[in-house]
Amino acid sequence: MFTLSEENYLKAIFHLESISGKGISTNAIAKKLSTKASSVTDMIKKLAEKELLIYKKYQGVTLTNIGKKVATGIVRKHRLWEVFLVEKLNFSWDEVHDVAEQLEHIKSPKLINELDLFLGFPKMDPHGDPIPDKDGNFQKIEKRLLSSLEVNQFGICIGVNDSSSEFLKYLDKYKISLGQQIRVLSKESFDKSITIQINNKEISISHKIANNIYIQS
Amino acid sequence: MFTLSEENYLKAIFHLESISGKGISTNAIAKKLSTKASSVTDMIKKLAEKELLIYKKYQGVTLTNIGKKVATGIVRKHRLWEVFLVEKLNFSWDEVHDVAEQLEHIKSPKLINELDLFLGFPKMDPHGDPIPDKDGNFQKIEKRLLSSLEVNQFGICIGVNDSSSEFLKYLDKYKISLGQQIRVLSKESFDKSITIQINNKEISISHKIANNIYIQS
DNA sequence: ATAAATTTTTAGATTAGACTAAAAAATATT
DNA sequence: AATATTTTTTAGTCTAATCTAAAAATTTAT
Repeated sequence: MFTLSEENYLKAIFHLESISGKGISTNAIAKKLSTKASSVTDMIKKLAEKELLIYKKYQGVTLTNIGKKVATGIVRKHRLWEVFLVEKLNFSWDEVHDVAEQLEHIKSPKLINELDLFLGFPKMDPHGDPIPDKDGNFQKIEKRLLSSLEVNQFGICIGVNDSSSEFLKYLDKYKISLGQQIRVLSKESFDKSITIQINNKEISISHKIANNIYIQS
Repeated sequence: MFTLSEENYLKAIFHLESISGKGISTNAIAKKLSTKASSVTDMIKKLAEKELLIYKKYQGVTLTNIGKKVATGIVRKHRLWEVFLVEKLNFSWDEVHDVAEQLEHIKSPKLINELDLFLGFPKMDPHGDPIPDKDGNFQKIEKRLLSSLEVNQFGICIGVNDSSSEFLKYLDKYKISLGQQIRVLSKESFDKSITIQINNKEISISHKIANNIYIQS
């Protein structure tokens, strides 16, 4: 099995890979984990020896299939726990992350598969991110940023990019949640802010906000 | 907050205190945690500095009120998670311990209080041990060992002393579980084995078994 | 009360993971 | 192509938690 630290590195690299596609740089990992590049070098050497990733000096890393498997396992656990916290324990979507971050490291295959069953095999977590199944497979959902919609187009809110507590509280305040229909009423070229219709109300949101909401159109 | 290791020491000392009453020796802690006496000395020095226990060289340790508070907090978490595993996730009572041992270290007051609510504020875990409430209070249940019952006396099975997987599987095999009525039919002085009536059946159990079952009479 | 046995502590080493500072390699700029 | 900048690695240090071996204190036994 793997240490807490190893698991966190694998998860971070997995997330970075899913965005960039290419090999992941030492610096990118250090930034993601709020640590130093030299610490990252140490750890990726260790993970490379365990054949969880491919590493060549100065060339960044790529997860092996085993590494990916381990990483998706952790993501699966994280997201299932998030569903549990929101649906059964009255957590709001901005409160779940820190706790799920701890729970994702609990080691027990039975635990996680029973939890999955108990929750009714959910396909998505509270932020709209897909939950890998027992074998690590999950559907890639077709999603675009709200900021890419044109005036008068519609979309359904299906997820968020930034899931910081701050941002999620903003969404709660303006009653924006998953599954809602959003229509773009106008776009301001000066500051890229947009006016949207949601819940039969009109609200104006900044570009930064629109850039953190995923929609399906 | 406390490290995993610190928490495990506090819990171990708490358990040892609840049995012996007196100050707990370095060796006893080492044995309980399967570690070396020298490691224990290091750790209890550290815990003494943090004022979680009283330590004087060569004289064993006693938890302070703060130390007890922390320890009961961990016990509370352990036992609530055990209830969750058995009642919601189809674990049997011999499977819960290792997983609860991990879950008890998750840090989130909201998590544990919501879990308590979700489970309906249970008073006992699956082995009959009491669950401390939010403030660390729990009722001491009046209990005796099955081996102390006289011939023809009755008792209700309310807990187990040894909760090893092996022992619990034995109980399952002979359909002995919490809440059942047990009557002592005869006692064999030679090997101290006893014959009991349970579920309208007669079975003979060894002294070792009878010494690990708690009953209320 | 002294010796023997046991328990506890100290001293020093080890490991995982992180850090700083400096060296080395790669990339960007002129 | 040479220089400057950035990125990555190396070398050495630090801390928490462990260990072994030996010394010190306590307890038990004679």
